[in-house]
Amino acid sequence: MAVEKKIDCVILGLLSHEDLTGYEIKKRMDTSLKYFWGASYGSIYPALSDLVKRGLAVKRDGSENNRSKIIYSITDEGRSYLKDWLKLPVERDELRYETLLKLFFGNEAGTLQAITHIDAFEEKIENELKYLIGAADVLRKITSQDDTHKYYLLTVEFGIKTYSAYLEWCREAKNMLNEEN
Amino acid sequence: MAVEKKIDCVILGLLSHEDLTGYEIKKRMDTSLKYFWGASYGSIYPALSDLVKRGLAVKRDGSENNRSKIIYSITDEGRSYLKDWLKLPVERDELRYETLLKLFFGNEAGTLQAITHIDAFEEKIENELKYLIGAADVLRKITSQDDTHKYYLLTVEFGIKTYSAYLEWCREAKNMLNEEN
DNA sequence: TGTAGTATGTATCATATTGATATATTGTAA
DNA sequence: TTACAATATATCAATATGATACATACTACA
Repeated sequence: MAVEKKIDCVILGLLSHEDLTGYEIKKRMDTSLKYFWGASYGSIYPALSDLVKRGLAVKRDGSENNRSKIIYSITDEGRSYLKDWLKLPVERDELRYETLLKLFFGNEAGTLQAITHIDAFEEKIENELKYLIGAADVLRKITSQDDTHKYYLLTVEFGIKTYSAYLEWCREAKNMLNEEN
Repeated sequence: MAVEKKIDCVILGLLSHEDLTGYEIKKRMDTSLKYFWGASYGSIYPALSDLVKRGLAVKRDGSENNRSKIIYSITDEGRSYLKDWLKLPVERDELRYETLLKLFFGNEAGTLQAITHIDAFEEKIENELKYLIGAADVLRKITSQDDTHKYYLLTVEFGIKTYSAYLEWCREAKNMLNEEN
């Protein structure tokens, strides 16, 4: 049955690692989770209020000076809710590759445009791959002593593998397109 | 400033290849576009009505016997709208890997559960990879004579590359998790 | 010292989309 | 003949996005 809202589960997962503000949660999505998950403020803040209402998280004031700040923590109920969700089989992995979409309709646009899109994609991926390789190095060192970040490392390695495959594809795809007259 | 709805662009793209019913459009999403895009009836049917209203597509009755059927075609305006969108740089490639998400929070759930999720992922990917390899064979034969499906082949090859990378990662990830005591 | 730009932080809202479901017919396999 | 899968259109509550508003703090640099 489940019907657990994904946004609730992601937030609880992040809170299971550490206490966070809404802003920090968004930052985690844009960095650590970037290459396999995302969410916007418009879903994060309402979800946080809702989690508190349901007793799955608690908030406390963490304001400093004049900067207002609300820090959220996971509760025991929240932890147990998260564990239940983690047990459930994965419902759906879903992708939205605008680059591939534009390429799929490439007949309409022509070879030059296709190559432009591939070039942009390649550049973006190259940059992110650099970042991921750096992150993996750090995480591997940490993990050899203390395996708290083991799963984080696994997801980073997923990113490295797939991004490397993307780059291979970029080169082959451009070769194929250039071969033509 | 753009703000083109993605669903409009996907539908126009599909209609640029061939005339289709709403149901067939959904089928294309679930097969050819499966590994890089998706959409639901709830967005397809309203979008089709809207495209007709804006003159980007036209509909005609294609009912057979008692089975009602509405066939949509792209107009010249639709084709030009599509071309404009294809010219624009890609805004966002986005993924939603529930498998990775569950793995990221693996500390909470433990090694066995992580391996279960990876196994399920691996099996799903293996099946889809088989399908993609078959599709690529067919498309390569066709493309050697007539390159209408060249771009389709490119996206299938993207799928093959990335799915192969996923499978490599599955094996390595399980090795790493099993190495432990 | 001012001031411009970036980072931190909370919050809302119109619009877009999902996911599930309702309805109905046709084709197929037991 | 009866049940199930496929074809086909359509709606809608629940969700999520993407953009924006607002305010403070830090940092750089002229």
